[in-house]
Amino acid sequence: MEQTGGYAERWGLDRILPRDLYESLKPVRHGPGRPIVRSGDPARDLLFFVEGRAKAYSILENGRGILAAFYRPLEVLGELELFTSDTYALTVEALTDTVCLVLPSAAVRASVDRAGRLLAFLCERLGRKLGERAQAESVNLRYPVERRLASYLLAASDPEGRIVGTDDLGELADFIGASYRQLARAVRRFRDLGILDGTRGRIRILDRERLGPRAGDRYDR
Amino acid sequence: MEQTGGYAERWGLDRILPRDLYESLKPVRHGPGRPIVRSGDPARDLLFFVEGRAKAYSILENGRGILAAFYRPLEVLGELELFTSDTYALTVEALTDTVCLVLPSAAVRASVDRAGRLLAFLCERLGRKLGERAQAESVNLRYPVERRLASYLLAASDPEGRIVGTDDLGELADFIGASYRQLARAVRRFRDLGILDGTRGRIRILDRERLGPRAGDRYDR
DNA sequence: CGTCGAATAGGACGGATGTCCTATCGCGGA
DNA sequence: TCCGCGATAGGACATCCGTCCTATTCGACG
Repeated sequence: MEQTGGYAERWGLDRILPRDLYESLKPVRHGPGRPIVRSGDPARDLLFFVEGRAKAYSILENGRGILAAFYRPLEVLGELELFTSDTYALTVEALTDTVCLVLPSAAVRASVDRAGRLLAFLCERLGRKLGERAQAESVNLRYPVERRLASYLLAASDPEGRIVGTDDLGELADFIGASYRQLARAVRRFRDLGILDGTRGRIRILDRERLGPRAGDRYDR
Repeated sequence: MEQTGGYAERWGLDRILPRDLYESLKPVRHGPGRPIVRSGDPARDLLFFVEGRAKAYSILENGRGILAAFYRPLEVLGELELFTSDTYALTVEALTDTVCLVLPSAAVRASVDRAGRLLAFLCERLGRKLGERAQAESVNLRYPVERRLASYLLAASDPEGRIVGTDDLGELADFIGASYRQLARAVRRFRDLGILDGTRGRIRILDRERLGPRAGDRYDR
C-alpha cells in the first residue's frame, strides 16, 4: 500500500479514513500550469492535495477572473461538491509539481455511516474555507485597493517580510479583485514611501512595520 | 419529546441525528430584531433554524457591514464554527418570530463516530454556503452596482416578479456591497426604463424579462 | 386640516477605479 | 554590439462610486 508514497501517513489520512477508502487512495501528479480540476467538469473525485503549490480560480461571463486561493498541503479539493453539486466550481491549477491522493466521491458518499472522522475533517476544512472566503470578500468589497494590498502583504508574508503567497502583480490583482493598473498605483505609492521595492511585476517588502496602520481588517482573520 | 413542536420531524432531523442528540434538541425562540447568535460570542451551540426569517451579517473595523445572507428554514447556524472556531463569525438577527432547535456543539463533536449522517448533512450545507458565498463575492466584486441589482432581482424573485429576499433598499445595499446612494441611482435608472417601481426605500419589479440582459452572472448559480 | 419630525430622493463634488494607449525597459537573437 | 519583440510602467480620460448635504415627502399627532 505504499503506492501513496507515504503521503497518506504523513498527513494523517490513515487516521481519518475508513480502511477501505484509505486503501483505494490513488496518487495523481500534475506539473506546473496543468489543471488539477476544472470548473464545470463532473465532480467525480475527492482529492487530498499533499504536495506542491496550486491556485484556485473561476472565470465569470464577462471574462474577468477571481483568484480564490493559493493551496499548499494539506488541502482538500472537491469537498464543496461532495454532497452538493455535480460539477467543480473552481479550476485548480498546479503551480509546481504536485501530488493529489484521489478518492471517488461516490465511494465516500456510500460510506457515510462509517466515515464520521472523515466527515468531521471535511466539515472542519469547509468551515475554515467558508470563514476565509467570507473574510476575504468583506475586505475586498469594503476597503480600497491600497488597504487590500497592505492586508494581503501582512497576511502573506512572514515577520522578515518574505512573501509566502504570490509576489506577481498580475496574480495579486486577480486575488484582491482589482485591475492591474489600480494595483500598480497602490504599489507605486508604497514604493514612494519606502515600504515596498521591486520591478517587472514583482514586489518585495522593505518595511513590514508600516503596513499595519494602512491595512484595516486582514485577509487572514 | 414533543417539546420541539414537531419541527424536528418536519425537517427530517430525526433521520440525520443520533438518538441521544435528537433527544437533547431544545427549542429557542427569538422575536424580530433580536440576535440569535452574535459575532464574537463563544460558539457553543449548533442551531437548526426551523421557523421564521433572519439575516446574517458582519461588521468590519471601519464600521461598514456585509449582509451575508437571508435565512429561512431549514438552515443551520454554527456549523462553520463547529470544528474550526471558538466564536461565531456572523451575527444572525431574527427578522420575524423565529424558532431554532439547539444542540451543544460539544455533544456533536463527541459523537463523531455515530453521527455520520449529521456530518454528511453538515458537509452538504457547508458546501452549499461556500458555493453561494463564492459566487456572490465574484459578482459583487466584478460587476458594477447596476448589474448586481439586476442579478439580485432575478435571483430573489419568482417568475411573476414577487421579491422573495428583501425589497428594502438599505438592506439590499449592504447585501450587494454598495452604498445606499449608488444603489438608489441604479434603481432610478431602472425606474426610468419602466423595469422597476416603488417608493420609500422599497422596490417592485414591473418587467422581469428585461432584467436578464442587464444582469451578467447571477448570485444563485 | 396644519405642523413637525423622521426618513427618502436626489444634487454636487471628489476620490477610487477601470480602460485605453504610449513610452520605456529588458532580454534574446542577429 | 545593435536590433526587435514582448512585457512593464505610467499618463489620460471616463466612469463608477461614496460622502456630504439639501429639498421633498410621508406619516404622526395635535
